Amino acid sequence: MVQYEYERPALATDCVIFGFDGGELKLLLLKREKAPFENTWALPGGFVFMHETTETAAKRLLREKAGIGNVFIEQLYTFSSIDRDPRERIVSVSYFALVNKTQFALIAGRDTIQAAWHPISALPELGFDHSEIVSVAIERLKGKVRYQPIGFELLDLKFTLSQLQSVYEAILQAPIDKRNFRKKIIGMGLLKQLDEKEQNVPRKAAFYYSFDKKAYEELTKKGFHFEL
Amino acid sequence: MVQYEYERPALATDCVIFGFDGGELKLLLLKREKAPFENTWALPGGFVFMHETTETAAKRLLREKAGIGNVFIEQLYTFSSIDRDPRERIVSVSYFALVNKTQFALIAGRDTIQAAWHPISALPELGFDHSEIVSVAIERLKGKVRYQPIGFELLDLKFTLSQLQSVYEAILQAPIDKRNFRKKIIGMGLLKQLDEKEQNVPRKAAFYYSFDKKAYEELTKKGFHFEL
DNA sequence: CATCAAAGTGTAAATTTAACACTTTAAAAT
DNA sequence: ATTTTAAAGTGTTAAATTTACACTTTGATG
Repeated sequence: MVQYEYERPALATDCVIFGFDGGELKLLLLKREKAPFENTWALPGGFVFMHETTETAAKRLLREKAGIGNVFIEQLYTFSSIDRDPRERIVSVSYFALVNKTQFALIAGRDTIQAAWHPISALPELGFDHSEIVSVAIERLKGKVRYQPIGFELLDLKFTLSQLQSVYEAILQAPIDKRNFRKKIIGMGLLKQLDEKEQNVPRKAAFYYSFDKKAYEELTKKGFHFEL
Repeated sequence: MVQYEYERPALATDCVIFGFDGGELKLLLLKREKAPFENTWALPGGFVFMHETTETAAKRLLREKAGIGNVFIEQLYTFSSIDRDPRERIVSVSYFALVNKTQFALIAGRDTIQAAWHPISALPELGFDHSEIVSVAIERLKGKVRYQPIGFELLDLKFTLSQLQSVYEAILQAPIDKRNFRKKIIGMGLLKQLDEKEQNVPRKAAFYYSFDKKAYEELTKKGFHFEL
């Protein structure tokens, strides 16, 4: 028990984790074990401890509740509507991340019945104000993906140009011309073509590429701005 | 006095208010009357009440402490480092705004010795982590100004093209070609040329323009994206 | 050996951007 | 009155970028 002179909202954090699969953007959701919104899907999240930053808390909660660790998250927005939680006043600092789905085995951890990826085109009803948080995240993602080289984060370390194109098409919700896309993305000099092709595909095998982080940092120093 | 089962950080908000004057970007700072950082410059801010959103609180505090009302603010970032406030743990949701300096008579309100505009090129030392908040705000502003028509907000309702150009030059920290700038900005169709010129200037008088918000909204509906 | 499915590739037209300098105007100074 | 001053206002051309567009290659499958 603690005492304060004035009332304080509780502080929480929620995470919008994007994955990609089968040409579609997906979202990591957890089915809640406890009230409120028991048995309802919601974003991974929870309360911030006193000795943690909100970012640390977000990472901890991802691990505890979904078995996901070692993710780069970025702050999204802070939601502070008075009634966003039915229990009491809770302010939530939200984060978002793009991850490579295949690297994680989802675990339904503390307080969660189930953890699963849901295509953003068919999300279930979400608890709290999480639908709003998701909308904000999708808008942010659409804006951001055009000005920062983050599409790669949804793919394996090595990927084909077609996979990359399909990531951008899924996020921007628009078809992209194959030749123009390749010309542009290769022309930037951010991709390394590997000496390796797809295996066992029933068609011409595509070369793998990887994101050349070092080259990107060099270019950025020289004033380069990624733009798709 | 209130009791909670677990400790909670206090919740505060801080505002980065940009103005423009004499070709320079300026920042609204308050000199603090009380500890901590007594007699030191800092951003307008304070604690969030239980019945307020963080945005409402930010607006209230701007009015109470600096006499500034009726401002459009936008959420910037939430700062949650453990030791950002020497008193206790305080998480701050920061906001920023572009305002027309000339519309406000600054008032040193509650807890403030003085309110003043400081050129961003020569800021005094700031209390708390406010220098960091300001850096984040300047970066955000630089990014945002190129993709959203917000430069106008720093000027009077009617302004000359040269004034507008000088706003952009101040924010982007780079000279802009006069003819190219005019061609581009006029070509967008967001400006209305008024039937009015400057008065009493010791040179050829420039036409006034105003931002045509309706036209902007129409264009936006049709998929137009502002880009400088 | 034919079929299938996606990989990979080039060009030309249209648009946009970048670079660049002189004339006009109105007030102020002489 | 005339000259001076300071910024307003204005077009063109070359270069770069963007857009539109279709066929050949390849490797596995049947």
